[in-house]
Amino acid sequence: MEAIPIEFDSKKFQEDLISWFAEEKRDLPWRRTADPYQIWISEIMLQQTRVDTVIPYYKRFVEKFPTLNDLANAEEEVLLKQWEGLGYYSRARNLQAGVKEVAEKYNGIVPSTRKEISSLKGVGPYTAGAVLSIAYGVPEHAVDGNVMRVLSRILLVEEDIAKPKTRKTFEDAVMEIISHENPSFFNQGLMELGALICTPTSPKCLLCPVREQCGAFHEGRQHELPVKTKAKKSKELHYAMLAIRSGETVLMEKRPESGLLANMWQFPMVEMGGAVLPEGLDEHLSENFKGTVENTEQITSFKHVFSHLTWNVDGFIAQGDGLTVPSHMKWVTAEELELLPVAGPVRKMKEALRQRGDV
DNA sequence: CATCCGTGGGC
DNA sequence: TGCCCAAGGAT
Repeated sequence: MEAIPIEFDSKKFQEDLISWFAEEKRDLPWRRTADPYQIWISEIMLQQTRVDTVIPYYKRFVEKFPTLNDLANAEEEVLLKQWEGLGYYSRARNLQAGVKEVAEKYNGIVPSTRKEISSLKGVGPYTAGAVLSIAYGVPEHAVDGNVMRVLSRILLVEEDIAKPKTRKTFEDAVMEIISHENPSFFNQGLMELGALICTPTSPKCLLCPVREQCGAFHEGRQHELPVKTKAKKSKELHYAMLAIRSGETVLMEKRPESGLLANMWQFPMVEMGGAVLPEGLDEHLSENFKGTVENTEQITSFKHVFSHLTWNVDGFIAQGDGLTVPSHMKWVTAEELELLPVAGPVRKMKEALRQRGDV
């Protein structure tokens, strides 16, 4: 299989792409550092996440954990609090695990070979190539969604980019055409092109620095590529979420250490069979919490959409004096609540409480 | 390989 | 409004 057209001029492509990137690249915070550790952080945060979303998180994060050792020694709860709102929270825990391994096994120096850096937690094929090329100038592929979209158009690749197997086609292609003089600008140029010019819906081909060598542009097929199959629809779940209060404190529980929103905190939740509120909620809760939950009052109702499922949440306040609670729960003051890392649905509940003046 | 794992913005 | 999307990785 030959992905690269025989007449493709790699040298000219490299020059056009790199010159354009040098001229037009955005001034982003992680482009102002040469520290492999900080570049690594940016690449993790940018996974499946928009640049505009990442910028403030990245700035706060490197200010809080300026060096690799600062992050290696951080409390997980502090780390997750910094990550709150970014999503895909396992990224944060995997990043710290990887950083700890670099601190212990590599004397604090981020390794510069694909084999070694790929062995770190949370570092896959893309991130490995990105850090290697950007931080160390190593000519390695860094194939993300942008690169697959851009190259599928330029090289007229018709394979389904939703299939894992397809990535290798593009990795091979990049290794054939990558600049060995400036692999950093080459890889970043491909991604920047995908972000600014060769966009999914309305590519700005007349502004493209490499349209002369683009197969899709020549054939007027830029809107047909890439080929990408659709994901299946998500499932729906219904929960009652409870702000159970006693005195000046509210009851919180820590989620399991694996799975959805692992190790994040939440108001205790009860799964409901259907969309209808169950009768006798207080009694059900009182059994659940080994004590009396009373004066339950609904204060909000909302939907929270995750990538693969949807929560329909009814939010309640209740009184829970004298409850005996399991070890993964604890009573916290309003001040302590603000230090706990919580995800989207809990933030919506907190907002509902705030509007009532309850927290 | 298919599924799991968040969030907010754009159309 | 519903769907797609964004610098993916682990299992």
